Amino acid sequence: MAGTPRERAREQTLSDITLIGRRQLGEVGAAALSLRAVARELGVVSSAVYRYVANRDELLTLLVVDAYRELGDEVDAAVDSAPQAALGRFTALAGAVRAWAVREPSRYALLYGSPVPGYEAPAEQTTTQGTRVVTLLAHIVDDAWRAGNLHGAAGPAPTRLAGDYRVIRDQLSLAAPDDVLAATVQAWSALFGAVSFEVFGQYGTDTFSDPDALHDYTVARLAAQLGLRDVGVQDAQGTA
Amino acid sequence: MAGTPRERAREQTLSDITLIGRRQLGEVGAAALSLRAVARELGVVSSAVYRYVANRDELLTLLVVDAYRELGDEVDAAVDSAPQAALGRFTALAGAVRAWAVREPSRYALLYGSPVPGYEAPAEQTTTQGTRVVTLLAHIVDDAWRAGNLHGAAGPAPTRLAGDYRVIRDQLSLAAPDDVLAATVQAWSALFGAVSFEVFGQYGTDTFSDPDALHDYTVARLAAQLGLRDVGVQDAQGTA
DNA sequence: TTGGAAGCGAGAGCACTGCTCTCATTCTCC
DNA sequence: GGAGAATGAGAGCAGTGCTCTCGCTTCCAA
Repeated sequence: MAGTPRERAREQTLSDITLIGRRQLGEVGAAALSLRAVARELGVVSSAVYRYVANRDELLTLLVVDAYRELGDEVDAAVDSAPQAALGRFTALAGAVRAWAVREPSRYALLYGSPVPGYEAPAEQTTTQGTRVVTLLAHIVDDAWRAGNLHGAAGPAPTRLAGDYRVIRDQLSLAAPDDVLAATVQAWSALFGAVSFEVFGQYGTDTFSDPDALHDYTVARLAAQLGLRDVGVQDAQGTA
Repeated sequence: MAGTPRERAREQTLSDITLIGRRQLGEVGAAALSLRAVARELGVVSSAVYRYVANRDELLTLLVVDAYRELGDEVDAAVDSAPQAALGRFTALAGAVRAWAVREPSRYALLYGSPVPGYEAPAEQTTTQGTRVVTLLAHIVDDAWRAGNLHGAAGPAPTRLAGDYRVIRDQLSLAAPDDVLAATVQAWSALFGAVSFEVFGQYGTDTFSDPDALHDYTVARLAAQLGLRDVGVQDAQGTA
């Protein structure tokens, strides 16, 4: 597969470092993530890991990309195995995001929580994986619009942002008009707001006895606000 | 005002520590907040500050309460000086939250970002200040409902959470039914989701050219989803 | 008035962190 | 085989949170 044995060993060590870092992240959080502890667990002296990772921030970047990839994979899988109707796909996306966030709170916090101060995630390494979920969401809504299955009163989009929506539409090859895009972006931030509130405990530790029910309600509400309706069989059979 | 000179001096020192900590928080963030640096700036050796603050976490608690208080004060002031109509009050609340968050990103992150791992904010010290904004929001919506100015299609609340809504209604002395409370909670998380996305840069650094316009759109949409409408003069004149 | 107690700051010290530098070893490729 | 790159070990620097002991000052009460 890989080239020289040395290259393969290097790749293996890098993957080991990522794995150990991921575990540590879950145990102590991003702020307390320690390169020395990773080195200890790797069975190596601390200076040795600097042969593989330039500094602590680069290890964070590794973990950010790793987390984005896993989240994206799980969301993709959930949406793929959902019925083709837009409502089901949206619900599957939201459910997968929430499930991953609840299962991996530290890694979710790394992606969607407070940015680590002084650390700027390098765009060229993170955007590809980092934009997967919102891109998929946009396409779900856009497909529904193309199929004429969007029955919502979105309200007009802000005209001052028309240029921004045009860029978004072009970059993602969308067809939906500004009001749909604006509503989609708002639903996106609302979804992650609800997930963050649950994962970060903003609702209070025991305010809501049934987090699943709260999530289902939130998602149903967001779907309705987007204009997604449960549609008939002709849509579930796809456009092909 | 205070008791003995020693007590007054202690209080002054504690307030100095809070102030220095607040500044440091803005410069380096919560993760890198250093008690030793605070001591240096205070002109004192590091062990001395342990006479006032048990540990780093307690300093964080001090700053959390301080931030909640300032945010609550500014939101209160904004809502108080807004017209009495619910839509104006809601818009003022959202604008004040966002303005404070944009102005004080590190302190906003301390309150609504990822929780600092291993640090649990002591409820007895933080809940009083920490629940002010959501309490005010609930009352704005509840007042509108009492006045008959809520014209929304909220959709039914999840019945499994009826008990939770009853507790909320009792604790906050509200009158609105479950569907209104459920929609209010969802709007609350959606508002902070949008603010967090803006403050934490989730939208992308330059995706939206006019953050103000995006905020205005989001707030208008949330208000509409809550059923808040711009109402006539009879409401602006109050209920007295 | 005069003790004792409590509060306070300084300093040393421990264990930890990120990161750098030097040095010896090992692997790779010409 | 030999030049050179890659690798790991170790020492070291500056910083961190936190503890402990030591004196000094303030306060309060007998």
